Amino acid sequence: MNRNDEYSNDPSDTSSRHFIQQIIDDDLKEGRVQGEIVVRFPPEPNGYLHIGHGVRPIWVNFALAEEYGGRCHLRFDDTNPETEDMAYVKAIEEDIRWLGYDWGEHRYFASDYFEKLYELALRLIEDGNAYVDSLSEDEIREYRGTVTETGTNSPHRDRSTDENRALFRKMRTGEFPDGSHVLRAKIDMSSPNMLMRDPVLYRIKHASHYRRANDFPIYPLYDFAHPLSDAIENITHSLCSLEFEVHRPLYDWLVDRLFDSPRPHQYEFARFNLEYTVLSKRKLLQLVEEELVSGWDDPRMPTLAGFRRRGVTAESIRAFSHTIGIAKSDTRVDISMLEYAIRDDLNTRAPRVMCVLRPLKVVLSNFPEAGEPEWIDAPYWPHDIPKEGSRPVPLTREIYIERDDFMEYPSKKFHRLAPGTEVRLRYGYIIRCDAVIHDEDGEIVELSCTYDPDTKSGTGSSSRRVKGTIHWVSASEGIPIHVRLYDRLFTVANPDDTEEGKTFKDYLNPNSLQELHSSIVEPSVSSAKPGDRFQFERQGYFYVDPVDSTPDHPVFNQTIPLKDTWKKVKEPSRPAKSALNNDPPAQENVAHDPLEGLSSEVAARVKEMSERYQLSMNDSALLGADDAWFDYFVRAAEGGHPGAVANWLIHEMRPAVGDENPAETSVSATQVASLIDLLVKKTISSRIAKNVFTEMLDSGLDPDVVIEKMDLAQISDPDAIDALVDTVLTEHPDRVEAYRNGKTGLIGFFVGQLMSKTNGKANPQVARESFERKLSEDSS
RNA sequence: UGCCCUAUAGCUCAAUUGGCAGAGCGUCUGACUCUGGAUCAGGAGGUUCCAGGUUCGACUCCUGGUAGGGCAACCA
Repeated sequence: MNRNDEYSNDPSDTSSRHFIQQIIDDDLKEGRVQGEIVVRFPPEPNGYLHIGHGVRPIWVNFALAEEYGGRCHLRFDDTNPETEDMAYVKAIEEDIRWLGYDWGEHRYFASDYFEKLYELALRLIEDGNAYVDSLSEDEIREYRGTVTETGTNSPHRDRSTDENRALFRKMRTGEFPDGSHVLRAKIDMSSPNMLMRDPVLYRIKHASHYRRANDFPIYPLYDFAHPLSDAIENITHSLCSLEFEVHRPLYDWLVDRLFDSPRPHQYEFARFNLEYTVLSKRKLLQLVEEELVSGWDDPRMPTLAGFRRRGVTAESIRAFSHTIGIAKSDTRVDISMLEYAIRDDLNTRAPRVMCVLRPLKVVLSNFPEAGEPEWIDAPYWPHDIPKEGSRPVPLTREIYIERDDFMEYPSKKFHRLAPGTEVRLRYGYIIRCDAVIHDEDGEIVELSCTYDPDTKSGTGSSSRRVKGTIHWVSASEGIPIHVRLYDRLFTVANPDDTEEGKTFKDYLNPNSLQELHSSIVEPSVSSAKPGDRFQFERQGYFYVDPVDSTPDHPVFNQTIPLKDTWKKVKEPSRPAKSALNNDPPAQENVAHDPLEGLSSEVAARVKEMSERYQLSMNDSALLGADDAWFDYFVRAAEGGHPGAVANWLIHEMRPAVGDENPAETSVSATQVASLIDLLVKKTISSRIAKNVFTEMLDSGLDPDVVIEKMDLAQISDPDAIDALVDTVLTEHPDRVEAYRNGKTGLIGFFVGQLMSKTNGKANPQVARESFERKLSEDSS
């Protein structure tokens, strides 16, 4: 189970706890979760897992289960008979296993819960929380209203429990045709959240389900089946992507009504988009069905199966998941992030061999005419990879080199072969190009070179330096192979963003697959088996295709090319962003009228309040627009200091009490007045005042009682502060020096240290002044 | 035009909950080289979306705005 230690979430690594980990840590600490952490990965078996939809949730859930010693269920969310298939179940399972994760015994199907879900729906009906609606699909849509207009109750909303029960039972026994009735939750047709406007829970569908055949003529919808399946399985944390955020109230509504606590809770994180590809099952399915790719496992596909077929390792996919992490903001991931993870893993995994992709013949004119090749012992691994092993590589009079490694009219920065220049043959000798042979069309067909027998690699006499080293393969001993080079599937970074009248398919890259039939590889590779990986030196990583490769016809898929800095010299990188001058236009900040939208009556009250209490119009509007807050303020202000009272109510009390009526909290207006009085008199600091206030909300005690009880009186005595300041300074000599070297931002650190030393009781203003004084005087 | 979410280095994410704005990738420079790879060392890169406010102190709290995303399937 612990195959991926390095990429699981190490709980001791406090530096990077993502927000889900923090939630779980909290739940554990507060005892909200008893026993194991149980999470789940809930794919719908209607397509293959891809890097966007599959990888992140799989990694998040399984790694979380591992980290907390809990478990992760694999549950197929198969509640739509029309698109689902057992073949997809198998493929998804294979992909998850390949990634290195294991669900153990815990494989479930939502379709196994159909009986249970039906019972739960009946309970909802008994409790008056659901009803059978007989409106048509279009009518339901109409009655629902729009995002700006509230909905209307269905005429069937008030059917009796008996009637609802009877109708629902008949739906179950198949007595109604498709679409004639649905079961809806009875929530609120005027909710600002469209999902809460009496969502449909069950629909009638006389369709055959891939696992339940014709057992059920009714099927639950996601919004009903998912939360309840979670609850049935005792899931503790149900993680899903951001678009389900608006479903959470419904999730809670259902689970609250049908299950006791502890119950599952839903949390959402963002999906991500990869550049130059599409990550939607619908679009991927289209590519497969229209044969624009060779299948779900086409190496150009962003599916797990595609990556696997291309030669990408599971480890690199997991490493990639780890580096992109998890957050709540929508992101477009730079493809170089994935590529780095792939190369980084393959670097230590793939032995080096030489292969010439596009051959150019070279004759070494001073090499012996006939006889045995010279066999050179070449290591499989570079010096910085701690692995042993080598193979013999034959050098003969005729060899092939890469066409790209020769330039008849080289540019200055080109340091490979050109007429009259020298280059080293990797593991071999230095050669010089003496002549270029063209055919009648002017195409270069052959190079005549001489080699220097004294320059053999590794002999010590080869101290002569040449600018470049190139790979090569013996013409007579090399073996021909079929190579497939892959490029991005789309020509634009975001194919989902289409112009008028075009579809994502119009942006397909016609050159995303390049087949090379004349490549030639060194003979040691003849024993390669399907699934083997190699680095073709200076080219990239290659994978023996597990499907199409045979001993007679070896096929190599390019997993990923090596990083190529020469390419950048040839094609200068795109201009820096600043050069494009696309700074966002300066924002205009239109002055906002705080009285806007208020009735003239209230506006007058706000204006009067602003004048009487000397408050800004903004602050007045904030408090004066609401009757409860207005009254509360007026009473609290009777103790004097209306400005401070207003600040306190706006910045501290309102956020703390939320929608609650302030008069109904356990803190009275007079108590606020006396707290503000203490604050103004500097008996307590504002920091302490916040603590006191929290305690007051909790206990309803008077502020001075709280202060006495908790011993919170402020320390303002300059001598006492100075002493504390000295202690802090001597405890952090390094920071003192950094401060004096100009890092004045550290003042916050010093004050913070002192504040925590005194549990917040020191007067921060006095402390800050003392720090500033001491830090500047000592340095002079 | 309603409700909800998001905004920190070129990219992906952190910042001990109000107290030093950091990491990885990318980029640049140098070293080492028999891979224009890898590795190692170093550098640059910031108006924390904007404008106000609260605070001794704001990426963090408050108000308003801007930009991006989600929500009106009997899909998931």
